[in-house]
Amino acid sequence: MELRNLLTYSKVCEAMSFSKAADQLGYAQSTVTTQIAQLEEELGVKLFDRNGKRIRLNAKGQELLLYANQLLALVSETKANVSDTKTPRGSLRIGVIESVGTFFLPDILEDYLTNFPEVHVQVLTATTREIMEMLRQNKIDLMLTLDEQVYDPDWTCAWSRKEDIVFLCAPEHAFAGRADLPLAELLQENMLLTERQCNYRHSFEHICDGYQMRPRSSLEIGCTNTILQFTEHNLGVTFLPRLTVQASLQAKRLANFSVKEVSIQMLIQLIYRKSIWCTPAMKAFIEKIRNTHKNMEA
Amino acid sequence: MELRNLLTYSKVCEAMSFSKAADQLGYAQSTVTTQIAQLEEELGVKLFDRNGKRIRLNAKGQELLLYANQLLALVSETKANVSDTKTPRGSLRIGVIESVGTFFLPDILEDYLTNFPEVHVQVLTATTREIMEMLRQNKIDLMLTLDEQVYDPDWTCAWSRKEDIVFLCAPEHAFAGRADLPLAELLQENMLLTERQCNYRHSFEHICDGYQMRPRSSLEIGCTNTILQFTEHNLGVTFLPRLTVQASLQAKRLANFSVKEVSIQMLIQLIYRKSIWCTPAMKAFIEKIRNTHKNMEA
DNA sequence: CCTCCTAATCAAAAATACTGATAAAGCGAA
DNA sequence: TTCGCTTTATCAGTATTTTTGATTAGGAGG
Repeated sequence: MELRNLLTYSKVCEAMSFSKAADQLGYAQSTVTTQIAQLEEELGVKLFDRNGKRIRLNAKGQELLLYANQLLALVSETKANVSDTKTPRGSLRIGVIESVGTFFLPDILEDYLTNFPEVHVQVLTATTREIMEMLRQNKIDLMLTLDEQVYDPDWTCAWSRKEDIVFLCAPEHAFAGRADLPLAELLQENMLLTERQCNYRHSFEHICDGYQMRPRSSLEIGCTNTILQFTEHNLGVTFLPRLTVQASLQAKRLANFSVKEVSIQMLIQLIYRKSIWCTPAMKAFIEKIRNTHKNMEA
Repeated sequence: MELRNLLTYSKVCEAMSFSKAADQLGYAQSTVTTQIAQLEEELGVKLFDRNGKRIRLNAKGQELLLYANQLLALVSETKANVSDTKTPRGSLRIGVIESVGTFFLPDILEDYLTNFPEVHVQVLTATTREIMEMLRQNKIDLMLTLDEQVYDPDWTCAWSRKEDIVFLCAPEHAFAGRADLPLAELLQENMLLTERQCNYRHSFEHICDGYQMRPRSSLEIGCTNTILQFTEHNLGVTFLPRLTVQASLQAKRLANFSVKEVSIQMLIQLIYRKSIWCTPAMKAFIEKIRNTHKNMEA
């Protein structure tokens, strides 16, 4: 009998479902089945009445649940009292979208890693949809979104910042520096678009829809950096979060312009699940972001 | 943090030694080192002051020990209350010497296995010395010895029976049926001896020593059955525990005889460690032996 | 009846626990 | 001190266990 099994058991009882518990614990459903089977095997007792689809705790099962929860509580107490709860250590899994991972994280991580060498950081890059799923399934500890305001009652937003989406072109392009360019005129141009799942591309297309228009594009590029390169080489115009282009603008490799009908502002949010314990490694990361971007919160 | 680690930790604290704990738990020493390291890693805290050879619990270690013992006690309570403590199930590891394994166990096991199909029985055949070591190291649950009286304060003898060592020859051999054959005369003969570690061979040689004599033997055979075959074919005379030759005597394939100066009686003992919990599977096995050999206890 | 949803099963893959050999390091004796 | 003894640490290789993913089976509810 191992604590792993008891935790799974407790979750199963709470959710009254093997598959829901699996989801919450980040296991496959078959894993939960196996773990419960192990408990039953070891104790020589069935814990659930199975009726095809539905499960119900039987007497022994209820008794075990009491013990399991006591044990798990005692383990928590043990950890709280014995473990070093101040020094960040262990692992920290951060889910981000590509642009944030490339242009926002590096500065922070460099600092974080030197300050807390005992933390093993893992950065997982995926689409917003995917990282949200990862967070739900406990595959990541923290998620950095670039999106409209994200809200979920199970989640805590630890930090957020407004982020403008800006229109960009090569410095020699006719649009460079233009203010209030009519949308119709923009859409004459070839546009370099991010991948279909991208939030701000969605927002933009939604606005276009409102005017019964559509951007023309021969290129869809998943990598923000590549879009930057292409735009610098004047292969089209584009729009990207300001943070990704700050450097290019300052170096005058890119110019920006504004479009009359379009103003997109998104939010960078740092989110974790309410139900998990916010580890020192997480706390330190949150603090690091807050300090690095002081006076820039949303 | 898993209970396995906490049990190891508790044992280490009890023995104040990694290697002793490893021995008691049936682990390699490196396993204990690793398990403790895991605990320390996970808690981010050193539990022992290491001073090369000696280890000493530090403050955090002492605190953890209290919790660990509480947790282990609670686990025991859980098992006691939730698990089916009546039906024999799980595994049963029995250590025996070859002769007992071949001639004593089969009848009992056949019965046992049909009665308790949920028990996975494992029979480990080795020398007396080896099975004693296995018992100490928790590699077996029960040990069946054929030896002089075995006593260890850590062990419980669940059952025992006297066992004569009898001298045997082919029915056509001159010794067949002889009583009080002089030892000197026996030693003229070629003897089929069991392997050097064998208890009753030891006893016999010890007696011979007393008379400044030595058995002559061109053959040492580890397998009791083979000795029986050879003796039946009149390739020598031998001595074996009565239980191994009962059938051969009755079938008149062998004859026995007695030697004036030699009378060896040994004890079959069924032994388990006091410190472990006597599982239902063990209890049932003990009962089975007691019933099968009713009125034959030592 | 069919569809949807859930748990069980099982082979394959991944993770992890364990071992055995060896190294390092302290203790005690010569 | 050095030598031998004992104890823990380290590490590569192995064994075992855990987890997964695909599939099956078996209701529940339309």
